[in-house]
Amino acid sequence: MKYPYKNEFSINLVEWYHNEKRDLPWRRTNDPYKIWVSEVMLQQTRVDTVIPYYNRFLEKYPTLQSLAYAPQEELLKMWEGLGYYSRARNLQSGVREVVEKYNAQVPTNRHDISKLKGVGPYTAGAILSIAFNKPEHAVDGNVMRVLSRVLHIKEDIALSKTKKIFEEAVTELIDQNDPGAFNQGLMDLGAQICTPTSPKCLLCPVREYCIAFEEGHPEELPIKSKKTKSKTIQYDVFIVKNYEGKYLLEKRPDEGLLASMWQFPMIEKTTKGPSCNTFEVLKTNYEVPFKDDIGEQLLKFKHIFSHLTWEMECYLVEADQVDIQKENIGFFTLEEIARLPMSVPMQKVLNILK
DNA sequence: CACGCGTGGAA
DNA sequence: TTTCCAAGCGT
Repeated sequence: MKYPYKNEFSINLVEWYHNEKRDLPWRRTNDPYKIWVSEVMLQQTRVDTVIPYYNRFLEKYPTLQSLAYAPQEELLKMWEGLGYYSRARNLQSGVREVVEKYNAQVPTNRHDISKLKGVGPYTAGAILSIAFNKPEHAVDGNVMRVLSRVLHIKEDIALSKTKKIFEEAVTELIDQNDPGAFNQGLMDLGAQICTPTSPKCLLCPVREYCIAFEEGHPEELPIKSKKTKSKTIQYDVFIVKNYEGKYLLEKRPDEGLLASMWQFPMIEKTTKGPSCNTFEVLKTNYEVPFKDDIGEQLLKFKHIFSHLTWEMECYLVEADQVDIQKENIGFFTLEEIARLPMSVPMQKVLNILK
Protein backbone atom coordinates (compact mmCIF):
# COMPACT_ATOMS: atom_id res chain seq x y z
CA MET A 1 0.00 0.00 0.00
CA LYS A 2 1.45 3.30 -1.14
CA TYR A 3 -0.46 5.37 1.44
CA PRO A 4 -0.65 3.36 4.69
CA TYR A 5 -2.92 5.82 6.55
CA LYS A 6 -5.12 6.54 3.55
CA ASN A 7 -8.50 6.02 5.24
CA GLU A 8 -7.61 7.66 8.55
CA PHE A 9 -6.13 10.66 6.75
CA SER A 10 -9.23 11.19 4.58
CA ILE A 11 -11.70 10.70 7.45
CA ASN A 12 -9.87 13.16 9.70
CA LEU A 13 -9.57 15.71 6.92
CA VAL A 14 -13.24 15.55 5.92
CA GLU A 15 -14.38 15.69 9.53
CA TRP A 16 -12.15 18.71 10.17
CA TYR A 17 -13.57 20.41 7.08
CA HIS A 18 -17.15 19.94 8.20
CA ASN A 19 -16.32 21.37 11.63
CA GLU A 20 -13.99 24.21 10.71
CA LYS A 21 -14.89 25.31 7.20
CA ARG A 22 -15.43 29.02 6.65
CA ASP A 23 -18.90 30.25 5.78
CA LEU A 24 -18.30 31.54 2.24
CA PRO A 25 -20.99 32.67 -0.24
CA TRP A 26 -20.19 29.92 -2.78
CA ARG A 27 -20.50 27.27 -0.08
CA ARG A 28 -24.20 28.06 0.30
CA THR A 29 -25.12 26.68 -3.12
CA ASN A 30 -24.86 23.57 -5.26
CA ASP A 31 -25.49 25.46 -8.50
CA PRO A 32 -22.62 24.39 -10.79
CA TYR A 33 -22.71 27.78 -12.54
CA LYS A 34 -22.17 29.63 -9.28
CA ILE A 35 -19.42 27.22 -8.21
CA TRP A 36 -17.84 27.79 -11.61
CA VAL A 37 -17.90 31.58 -11.21
CA SER A 38 -16.34 31.32 -7.76
CA GLU A 39 -13.57 29.00 -8.91
CA VAL A 40 -12.60 31.26 -11.80
CA MET A 41 -12.56 34.33 -9.55
CA LEU A 42 -10.47 32.47 -6.97
CA GLN A 43 -7.73 31.62 -9.47
CA GLN A 44 -4.60 33.30 -8.07
CA THR A 45 -6.84 35.61 -6.05
CA ARG A 46 -7.49 35.86 -2.31
CA VAL A 47 -10.81 34.88 -0.76
CA ASP A 48 -11.32 38.28 0.89
CA THR A 49 -10.83 40.01 -2.44
CA VAL A 50 -13.24 37.73 -4.28
CA ILE A 51 -16.23 37.85 -1.90
CA PRO A 52 -17.62 41.29 -2.88
CA TYR A 53 -16.97 40.67 -6.57
CA TYR A 54 -18.71 37.28 -6.39
CA ASN A 55 -21.79 38.75 -4.71
CA ARG A 56 -22.09 41.64 -7.14
CA PHE A 57 -21.43 39.42 -10.15
CA LEU A 58 -24.16 36.90 -9.32
CA GLU A 59 -26.61 39.66 -8.53
CA LYS A 60 -26.00 41.01 -12.04
CA TYR A 61 -25.68 37.60 -13.75
CA PRO A 62 -27.70 35.07 -11.70
CA THR A 63 -27.91 32.48 -14.49
CA LEU A 64 -25.83 31.00 -17.28
CA GLN A 65 -28.08 32.75 -19.80
CA SER A 66 -27.76 36.19 -18.23
CA LEU A 67 -23.96 35.97 -18.45
CA ALA A 68 -24.00 34.45 -21.92
CA TYR A 69 -25.89 37.41 -23.36
CA ALA A 70 -24.11 40.18 -21.39
CA PRO A 71 -22.27 42.91 -23.34
CA GLN A 72 -18.53 42.43 -23.06
CA GLU A 73 -17.89 45.99 -21.90
CA GLU A 74 -20.39 45.59 -19.06
CA LEU A 75 -18.83 42.25 -18.13
CA LEU A 76 -15.35 43.78 -17.99
CA LYS A 77 -16.70 46.58 -15.82
CA MET A 78 -17.98 43.97 -13.37
CA TRP A 79 -14.49 42.43 -13.32
CA GLU A 80 -12.71 45.79 -13.00
CA GLY A 81 -10.04 45.70 -10.28
CA LEU A 82 -10.08 41.92 -9.91
CA GLY A 83 -7.19 41.38 -12.32
CA TYR A 84 -6.42 38.71 -14.91
CA TYR A 85 -9.16 40.07 -17.15
CA SER A 86 -8.95 37.28 -19.72
CA ARG A 87 -10.66 35.15 -17.06
CA ALA A 88 -13.85 37.16 -17.57
CA ARG A 89 -13.94 36.65 -21.31
CA ASN A 90 -12.96 33.00 -21.09
CA LEU A 91 -15.71 32.47 -18.53
CA GLN A 92 -18.29 34.06 -20.79
CA SER A 93 -17.02 32.02 -23.73
CA GLY A 94 -17.35 28.81 -21.72
CA VAL A 95 -20.79 29.78 -20.46
CA ARG A 96 -21.96 30.50 -24.00
CA GLU A 97 -20.78 27.07 -25.10
CA VAL A 98 -22.71 25.41 -22.27
CA VAL A 99 -25.87 27.32 -23.19
CA GLU A 100 -25.61 26.60 -26.90
CA LYS A 101 -24.07 23.14 -27.02
CA TYR A 102 -25.18 21.52 -23.76
CA ASN A 103 -28.68 22.95 -23.36
CA ALA A 104 -27.50 25.12 -20.46
CA GLN A 105 -26.40 22.07 -18.44
CA VAL A 106 -22.81 22.16 -17.18
CA PRO A 107 -21.05 18.94 -18.27
CA THR A 108 -20.57 16.39 -15.48
CA ASN A 109 -17.47 14.66 -16.80
CA ARG A 110 -13.85 15.84 -17.01
CA HIS A 111 -13.53 15.27 -20.75
CA ASP A 112 -16.31 17.67 -21.74
CA ILE A 113 -15.94 20.27 -18.99
CA SER A 114 -12.21 20.63 -19.69
CA LYS A 115 -12.95 21.76 -23.23
CA LEU A 116 -14.66 24.90 -21.92
CA LYS A 117 -12.60 28.09 -22.15
CA GLY A 118 -10.94 28.97 -18.87
CA VAL A 119 -11.60 25.55 -17.30
CA GLY A 120 -8.25 23.88 -16.72
CA PRO A 121 -7.35 20.76 -14.71
CA TYR A 122 -7.92 22.42 -11.34
CA THR A 123 -11.21 24.18 -12.11
CA ALA A 124 -12.60 21.08 -13.81
CA GLY A 125 -11.91 18.97 -10.72
CA ALA A 126 -13.25 21.64 -8.38
CA ILE A 127 -16.59 21.95 -10.19
CA LEU A 128 -16.98 18.19 -10.63
CA SER A 129 -16.25 17.38 -7.00
CA ILE A 130 -18.05 20.29 -5.33
CA ALA A 131 -21.14 20.64 -7.53
CA PHE A 132 -21.54 17.05 -8.79
CA ASN A 133 -19.92 14.98 -6.02
CA LYS A 134 -17.48 13.33 -8.45
CA PRO A 135 -14.22 11.90 -7.03
CA GLU A 136 -11.99 14.08 -9.22
CA HIS A 137 -8.69 15.67 -8.16
CA ALA A 138 -8.45 19.48 -7.89
CA VAL A 139 -4.81 20.32 -7.30
CA ASP A 140 -3.91 23.94 -6.60
CA GLY A 141 -1.06 25.61 -4.73
CA ASN A 142 -2.60 24.81 -1.35
CA VAL A 143 -2.96 21.13 -2.15
CA MET A 144 0.63 20.87 -3.34
CA ARG A 145 1.87 22.57 -0.17
CA VAL A 146 -0.19 20.35 2.16
CA LEU A 147 0.60 17.09 0.40
CA SER A 148 4.27 17.90 -0.15
CA ARG A 149 4.50 18.04 3.66
CA VAL A 150 2.23 15.13 4.52
CA LEU A 151 3.83 12.81 1.96
CA HIS A 152 7.26 14.49 2.06
CA ILE A 153 7.40 15.15 -1.67
CA LYS A 154 10.52 17.12 -2.56
CA GLU A 155 9.91 17.63 -6.27
CA ASP A 156 10.03 21.23 -7.50
CA ILE A 157 6.41 22.45 -7.62
CA ALA A 158 7.41 25.23 -10.03
CA LEU A 159 7.84 22.58 -12.74
CA SER A 160 4.54 21.81 -14.46
CA LYS A 161 5.25 18.08 -14.65
CA THR A 162 5.35 17.90 -10.84
CA LYS A 163 1.61 18.52 -10.55
CA LYS A 164 0.93 15.06 -11.97
CA ILE A 165 2.46 13.50 -8.86
CA PHE A 166 -0.04 15.34 -6.67
CA GLU A 167 -2.98 14.59 -8.95
CA GLU A 168 -2.22 10.88 -8.68
CA ALA A 169 -1.90 11.14 -4.90
CA VAL A 170 -5.28 12.87 -4.60
CA THR A 171 -6.91 10.33 -6.89
CA GLU A 172 -5.71 7.61 -4.53
CA LEU A 173 -6.53 9.42 -1.27
CA ILE A 174 -9.81 11.16 -2.13
CA ASP A 175 -12.89 10.36 -0.03
CA GLN A 176 -15.30 8.58 -2.38
CA ASN A 177 -18.34 9.57 -0.31
CA ASP A 178 -17.58 13.27 -0.01
CA PRO A 179 -14.99 14.27 -2.61
CA GLY A 180 -16.05 17.92 -2.46
CA ALA A 181 -15.33 18.10 1.26
CA PHE A 182 -12.03 16.30 0.74
CA ASN A 183 -10.80 18.70 -1.97
CA GLN A 184 -12.02 21.80 -0.17
CA GLY A 185 -10.65 20.40 3.09
CA LEU A 186 -7.16 20.18 1.60
CA MET A 187 -7.43 23.77 0.36
CA ASP A 188 -8.90 25.15 3.58
CA LEU A 189 -6.24 23.32 5.56
CA GLY A 190 -3.60 24.97 3.38
CA ALA A 191 -5.21 28.38 3.85
CA GLN A 192 -5.81 28.21 7.61
CA ILE A 193 -3.40 25.67 9.16
CA CYS A 194 -0.77 24.41 6.75
CA THR A 195 0.35 27.92 5.74
CA PRO A 196 3.52 28.73 3.75
CA THR A 197 5.35 30.10 6.81
CA SER A 198 4.69 29.17 10.44
CA PRO A 199 2.23 26.28 9.90
CA LYS A 200 -0.04 25.69 12.90
CA CYS A 201 0.82 22.01 13.21
CA LEU A 202 -0.56 21.70 16.76
CA LEU A 203 -4.03 22.46 15.37
CA CYS A 204 -3.67 20.17 12.37
CA PRO A 205 -6.14 17.27 12.10
CA VAL A 206 -3.73 15.13 10.06
CA ARG A 207 -0.39 15.81 11.73
CA GLU A 208 -0.07 12.20 12.91
CA TYR A 209 0.14 11.19 9.24
CA CYS A 210 2.49 14.03 8.23
CA ILE A 211 6.05 12.99 7.48
CA ALA A 212 7.36 16.58 7.41
CA PHE A 213 5.89 17.19 10.89
CA GLU A 214 7.47 13.99 12.14
CA GLU A 215 10.83 15.06 10.74
CA GLY A 216 10.49 18.49 12.32
CA HIS A 217 10.68 21.00 9.44
CA PRO A 218 7.35 21.23 7.59
CA GLU A 219 7.99 24.91 6.72
CA GLU A 220 10.85 23.85 4.46
CA LEU A 221 8.41 22.27 2.03
CA PRO A 222 7.35 22.59 -0.70
CA ILE A 223 10.42 23.17 -2.84
CA LYS A 224 9.80 25.94 -5.35
CA SER A 225 12.52 27.17 -7.70
CA LYS A 226 11.20 29.88 -10.00
CA LYS A 227 12.01 33.47 -9.32
CA THR A 228 10.25 36.50 -10.65
CA LYS A 229 12.17 38.68 -13.03
CA SER A 230 10.36 41.93 -13.66
CA LYS A 231 11.35 44.69 -16.02
CA THR A 232 10.41 48.35 -15.88
CA ILE A 233 8.77 50.35 -18.65
CA GLN A 234 8.50 54.14 -18.49
CA TYR A 235 5.51 55.91 -20.02
CA ASP A 236 4.37 59.47 -20.44
CA VAL A 237 0.61 59.61 -19.97
CA PHE A 238 -1.33 62.41 -21.65
CA ILE A 239 -4.54 63.66 -20.13
CA VAL A 240 -6.00 65.37 -23.17
CA LYS A 241 -8.87 67.71 -22.36
CA ASN A 242 -10.90 69.33 -25.14
CA TYR A 243 -12.93 72.52 -25.23
CA GLU A 244 -16.01 70.73 -23.84
CA GLY A 245 -14.13 69.41 -20.86
CA LYS A 246 -14.09 65.85 -22.25
CA TYR A 247 -11.05 63.61 -22.02
CA LEU A 248 -9.36 61.51 -24.70
CA LEU A 249 -9.38 57.76 -24.03
CA GLU A 250 -8.33 54.76 -26.09
CA LYS A 251 -9.22 51.10 -25.82
CA ARG A 252 -6.33 48.65 -25.47
CA PRO A 253 -5.98 45.77 -27.96
CA ASP A 254 -8.23 42.75 -27.39
CA GLU A 255 -5.28 40.53 -26.46
CA GLY A 256 -2.41 40.79 -24.02
CA LEU A 257 -1.96 42.95 -20.94
CA LEU A 258 -5.18 44.61 -19.74
CA ALA A 259 -6.93 43.53 -22.93
CA SER A 260 -9.87 45.73 -24.01
CA MET A 261 -9.53 48.02 -21.01
CA TRP A 262 -9.72 51.78 -21.58
CA GLN A 263 -6.85 54.14 -20.80
CA PHE A 264 -5.49 57.64 -21.28
CA PRO A 265 -3.08 57.74 -24.24
CA MET A 266 0.37 56.69 -23.08
CA ILE A 267 3.65 56.70 -24.99
CA GLU A 268 6.64 54.61 -23.99
CA LYS A 269 9.78 56.59 -23.27
CA THR A 270 12.63 55.33 -25.38
CA THR A 271 16.16 56.64 -25.53
CA LYS A 272 16.69 55.58 -29.12
CA GLY A 273 15.47 57.04 -32.39
CA PRO A 274 14.19 60.48 -33.36
CA SER A 275 10.92 59.94 -31.50
CA CYS A 276 12.27 60.18 -27.97
CA ASN A 277 10.01 63.20 -27.51
CA THR A 278 6.79 61.47 -26.48
CA PHE A 279 4.68 64.59 -27.05
CA GLU A 280 5.72 64.57 -30.72
CA VAL A 281 4.79 60.90 -30.94
CA LEU A 282 1.40 61.69 -29.42
CA LYS A 283 0.69 64.41 -32.01
CA THR A 284 1.75 62.10 -34.84
CA ASN A 285 -0.22 59.08 -33.68
CA TYR A 286 -3.52 60.68 -32.72
CA GLU A 287 -4.00 63.43 -35.33
CA VAL A 288 -5.72 65.69 -32.82
CA PRO A 289 -5.03 69.45 -33.00
CA PHE A 290 -3.25 69.70 -29.67
CA LYS A 291 -1.99 72.95 -28.28
CA ASP A 292 1.66 73.34 -29.14
CA ASP A 293 3.07 73.15 -25.65
CA ILE A 294 2.94 70.21 -23.30
CA GLY A 295 1.12 71.13 -20.11
CA GLU A 296 2.15 70.76 -16.50
CA GLN A 297 2.95 67.40 -14.91
CA LEU A 298 -0.02 66.42 -12.76
CA LEU A 299 1.12 63.13 -11.33
CA LYS A 300 4.04 60.73 -11.21
CA PHE A 301 3.68 57.21 -9.88
CA LYS A 302 4.74 53.60 -10.18
CA HIS A 303 2.43 50.63 -10.76
CA ILE A 304 3.78 47.14 -10.07
CA PHE A 305 2.32 44.19 -11.98
CA SER A 306 3.33 40.62 -11.23
CA HIS A 307 5.81 40.52 -14.10
CA LEU A 308 6.58 44.17 -14.89
CA THR A 309 6.51 47.71 -13.56
CA TRP A 310 5.09 50.83 -15.16
CA GLU A 311 6.65 54.16 -14.23
CA MET A 312 4.16 56.81 -15.22
CA GLU A 313 4.48 60.60 -15.65
CA CYS A 314 1.15 62.25 -16.40
CA TYR A 315 0.77 65.55 -18.26
CA LEU A 316 -2.25 67.71 -18.93
CA VAL A 317 -2.67 68.68 -22.59
CA GLU A 318 -5.31 70.97 -24.06
CA ALA A 319 -6.83 70.12 -27.44
CA ASP A 320 -8.60 72.56 -29.74
CA GLN A 321 -12.09 72.10 -31.06
CA VAL A 322 -12.35 68.39 -31.68
CA ASP A 323 -14.67 65.67 -30.48
CA ILE A 324 -13.79 62.44 -32.24
CA GLN A 325 -15.76 59.27 -31.45
CA LYS A 326 -14.52 56.07 -33.03
CA GLU A 327 -14.58 52.41 -32.12
CA ASN A 328 -11.43 52.38 -30.04
CA ILE A 329 -10.77 56.03 -29.31
CA GLY A 330 -12.78 59.06 -28.36
CA PHE A 331 -13.50 61.95 -26.02
CA PHE A 332 -15.60 61.20 -22.96
CA THR A 333 -17.10 63.09 -20.06
CA LEU A 334 -16.17 62.01 -16.53
CA GLU A 335 -19.64 60.51 -16.24
CA GLU A 336 -19.13 58.41 -19.35
CA ILE A 337 -15.65 57.38 -18.22
CA ALA A 338 -17.11 56.04 -14.99
CA ARG A 339 -19.00 53.41 -17.00
CA LEU A 340 -15.96 52.20 -18.95
CA PRO A 341 -13.68 49.41 -17.69
CA MET A 342 -10.39 50.97 -16.60
CA SER A 343 -7.34 49.23 -15.18
CA VAL A 344 -6.15 50.12 -11.69
CA PRO A 345 -3.19 52.25 -12.85
CA MET A 346 -5.55 54.28 -15.04
CA GLN A 347 -7.94 54.73 -12.13
CA LYS A 348 -5.05 56.28 -10.24
CA VAL A 349 -4.77 58.81 -13.05
CA LEU A 350 -8.52 59.32 -13.21
CA ASN A 351 -8.73 60.01 -9.50
CA ILE A 352 -6.77 63.24 -9.77
CA LEU A 353 -9.40 64.65 -12.17
CA LYS A 354 -12.20 64.28 -9.64
C1' DC B 1 7.46 23.77 -21.27
C1' DA B 2 8.09 28.57 -20.06
C1' DC B 3 6.13 32.57 -20.01
C1' DG B 4 2.49 36.25 -19.93
C1' DC B 5 -1.23 37.63 -17.38
C1' DG B 6 -3.35 41.87 -12.07
C1' DT B 7 -3.98 43.02 -7.72
C1' DG B 8 -3.58 44.04 -2.80
C1' DG B 9 -2.01 41.87 1.53
C1' DA B 10 1.38 39.75 4.50
C1' DA B 11 5.98 38.94 6.35
C1' DT C 1 11.49 48.30 1.06
C1' DT C 2 11.43 44.00 -1.10
C1' DT C 3 9.72 39.63 -1.80
C1' DC C 4 6.33 36.37 -2.38
C1' DC C 5 2.57 35.51 -3.14
C1' DA C 6 -3.49 33.45 -3.66
C1' DA C 7 -8.44 28.28 -4.90
C1' DG C 8 -4.41 28.65 -12.65
C1' DC C 9 -5.06 29.01 -17.55
C1' DG C 10 -3.85 29.82 -22.49
C1' DT C 11 -0.48 29.78 -25.76
